[in-house]
Amino acid sequence: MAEAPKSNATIRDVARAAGVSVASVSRALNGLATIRPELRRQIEDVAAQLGYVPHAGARHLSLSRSGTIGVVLPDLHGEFYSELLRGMDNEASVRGLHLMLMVMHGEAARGVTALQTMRGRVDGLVVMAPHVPAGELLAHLPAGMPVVLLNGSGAAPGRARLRLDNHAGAQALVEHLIASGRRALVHVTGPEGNVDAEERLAGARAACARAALPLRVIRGDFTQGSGARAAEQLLRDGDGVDAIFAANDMMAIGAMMRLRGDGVPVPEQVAIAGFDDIPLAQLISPSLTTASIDIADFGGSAVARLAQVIAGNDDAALEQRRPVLVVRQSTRSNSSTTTPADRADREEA
Amino acid sequence: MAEAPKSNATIRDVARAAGVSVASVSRALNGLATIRPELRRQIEDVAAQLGYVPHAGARHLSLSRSGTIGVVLPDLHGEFYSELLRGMDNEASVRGLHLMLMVMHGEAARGVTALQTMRGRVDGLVVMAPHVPAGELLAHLPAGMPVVLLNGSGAAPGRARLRLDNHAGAQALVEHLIASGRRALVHVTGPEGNVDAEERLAGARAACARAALPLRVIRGDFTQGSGARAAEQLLRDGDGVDAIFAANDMMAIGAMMRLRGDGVPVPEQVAIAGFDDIPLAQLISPSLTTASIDIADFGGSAVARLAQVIAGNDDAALEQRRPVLVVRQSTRSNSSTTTPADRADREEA
DNA sequence: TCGCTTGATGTAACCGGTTACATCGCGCAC
DNA sequence: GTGCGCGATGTAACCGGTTACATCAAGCGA
Repeated sequence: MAEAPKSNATIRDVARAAGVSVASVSRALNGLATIRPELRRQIEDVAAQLGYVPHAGARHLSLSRSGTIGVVLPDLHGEFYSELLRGMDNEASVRGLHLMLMVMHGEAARGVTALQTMRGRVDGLVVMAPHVPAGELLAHLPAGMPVVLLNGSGAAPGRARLRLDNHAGAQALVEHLIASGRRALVHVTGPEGNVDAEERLAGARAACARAALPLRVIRGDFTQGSGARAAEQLLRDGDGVDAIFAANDMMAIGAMMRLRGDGVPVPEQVAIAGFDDIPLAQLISPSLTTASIDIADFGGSAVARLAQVIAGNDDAALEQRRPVLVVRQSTRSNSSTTTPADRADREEA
Repeated sequence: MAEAPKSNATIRDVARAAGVSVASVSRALNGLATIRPELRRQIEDVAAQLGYVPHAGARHLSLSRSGTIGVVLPDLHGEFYSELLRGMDNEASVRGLHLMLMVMHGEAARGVTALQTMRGRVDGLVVMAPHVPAGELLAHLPAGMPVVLLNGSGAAPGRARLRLDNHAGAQALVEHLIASGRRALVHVTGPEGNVDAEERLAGARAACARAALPLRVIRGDFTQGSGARAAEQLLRDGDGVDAIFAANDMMAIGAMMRLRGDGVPVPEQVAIAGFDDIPLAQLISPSLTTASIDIADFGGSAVARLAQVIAGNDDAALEQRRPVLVVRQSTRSNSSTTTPADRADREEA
C-alpha cells in the first residue's frame, strides 16, 4: 500500500532530498532511461517518503498529451446515454485514458463554441451531436484536434465516424410490424432537426411505401412524456391504429404505459416498437420489440476508434452499424394471442 | 459566430502578430487589467484572425486551477448513477466547471491509488465509494485535495460530507409495509461491505424488532439479476412471504418481474418496495413503492458543496438527507384489492 | 600512460500560459 | 524647465514536469 501524501512535493523537492538532479528523478520514476538500479531504488524511496505524486497538468504540458478524451453528448437523460457512457468508460479504462464529460444541453451554439475550450485539456473528442451539422462542428474545433463523430449529419471528409444505419433499422422494424399483420401504423418521431430521428422516419416511410400502406406521423421529442402524449392523441382520435413505432425506446415505453393505463391491451390491440434496445426494454412488461444497438459496445468502439485517430493510424472511414431487430412481446401478432397481461410476462422471463 | 481555428497559435504568436507583448495579449484577452480599449480591440482582432484558443493545460499550470472536478463512482450500471451524474453535470455546468469521470469498477485497491493521479488534473473530488472506508480513501488523496464524500463509511473529521439517512428511510419503508398488513417480510440486501446496504438492513431490522416481527434476509448485490434470484429462492421455498423490501429499486424490479412472470400477483400476494426512486420506479407497472431520494439533486448538491470547499468556505459539516417514503402501487394493501394488473396501472398514470 | 568510447548523471531550455516588477512616456505642479 | 506621479506596456520569472545536450568518470585498447 502506497504512503499517504504528506505534502505537495514537486520533482525538485524530491531531487534535492535525494541529492540528485531532477532529470534523474524523472527518469527513475518513469522507468524510461538507463539509470543505476540502486540509485533508482533510492529515489523511489525518497519519493515515497515525501509522498510525491507527479503533477498531471505539468506533465501534460511538457508531453503535450493529457491522457484524457472528451465526450460530448447532447443530453444525459435516460438509459441510452448512461449505457453509452458506460461502454466508453470501460474502453477508456482499459486504455488508461480519462474521460471528460461535456453535455450540450441542447444549446447547439453555446455547446459548439464550448468545444474550443477543450484545447489543451483533452487529446481528442468523441462527439455525439445529432442536432448539429458535422461541418459546423468541425469548423469550431481547435485545429488538428482528433475527433470521432457519432451519428452526425452532413459530410465530414477525412474524419473518423461511426454511424447507425437508422434507415435500415427502422425499415426492418416496420416490415416486421406489417408482416405480423398490422395495417394502421403510426410513427412517433424524435425532435425536429435530429438526424437520427429523420432517418428513422424515412426508414419507416420506405417500408410503408413498399407495402403500399399509409403511415401516420406524430411528432415527439425522444422523451417518455412525448410518447405518452402521442398515445393520448391517438386515444382521443380513436381511429383504429394497430401499431405504434416510436423513434426510440423511451417514447415507446411512454406510449405503452399510457395505453395500458387506459385499458388498451398491448400488443393485442396495439403493437408497440421502439429503437435502441435500452436495458429497460426487456425489463418492462410486455417486453419491448426494438431495433437493438449494443449501446455500450457502440460507445466503446467510438473510444477505441478515437485512440486510433490520436495514434495517427486511422483510415478515417465511415463505419456503419446495422441495428438488429429484436422481437419481443410488445409486437406479438394478434393471431397467436391468448390472454392479456400475465401470460405475456412469462415469455421472456 | 467565432472563427474556425486555422492553427494552434500560441499567445506569443498573437503577440508577435499584433506587435505587442504577451502580457498585453493575456490582459486583453482576459479583460483583467487596465489596457487601452483600442489596443484591446486590435489584439482581439489579431487573435480571432489567427484562430487563437488558449491552451487550457498551460493556463491551468500557471493558475494552479483547472476548472475541473473529478467524480468518483463505484459503477455506472443502472439509472441511479446516470441520474446522479446528470445532477452533477447540471450544477457543474452552471458553475462553469468541467467534469472528469472515474469509475472504480469495484476494484477498491486499484481505484483508491488511482485517485492520486488526479493531482494536477482536478481542483477537487466528489467521491462515492460505498465499499471503501472513508479513512482509507482520505489517506490516499493528494495533500490538500478538496473532497466531498458521498455516503462513505467511517469517520472523516474535517471533511465535507453528504449522506443519506438510509436507516430512517428503510425503517419508514418497513413500517409502511407492516402498517398495510404485511407480516412475513423479506429483505434483499445489497453487496457485502457496502455501507448503504448495511444501514438499510439495520433500518429494516429496527422496524421489525419494534413490531416484534421476524425479518428474513437474503443477500443480493444491487443488480436486477440478484433481485430476480432472490425471488426465485422465495418461490422455491414457498413459505408464504407477503412482502419484499429490496435494498434498491433495481433489485425490487428484478424480483417483481420474476414473481409476476411466475404468476404471483403483485401487490396482492406479495408487496414489493425498493430504495432510491430511480425514474424507472414510477414507470414500471405496478409502479414501485420506494424511499425517494432526489438523486439528481443529491448529485448537484455534492458539486455545489465541493465548489464551497474549493473556495475555502465550507464548515466541513455532515449533511444528512432523509429519503421520503413514496407509496405507489406495488405495496397497495391487499384489503383494497379488486382485480390484478390493468386496474393497478391506472392509478398513477 | 593516454585517448577514446560508453554509460550515467546534471544543466538548462522548453511546453504555453500568468503576473510581479521594471520601464517608459506623458501631464501637471512647482 | 524639472521632477514627480501615474497609467500603459514590456520583460522575465514562474507553474512542474520532460528531455536534448553537455559533462563527467570509468573502462579499455594501443
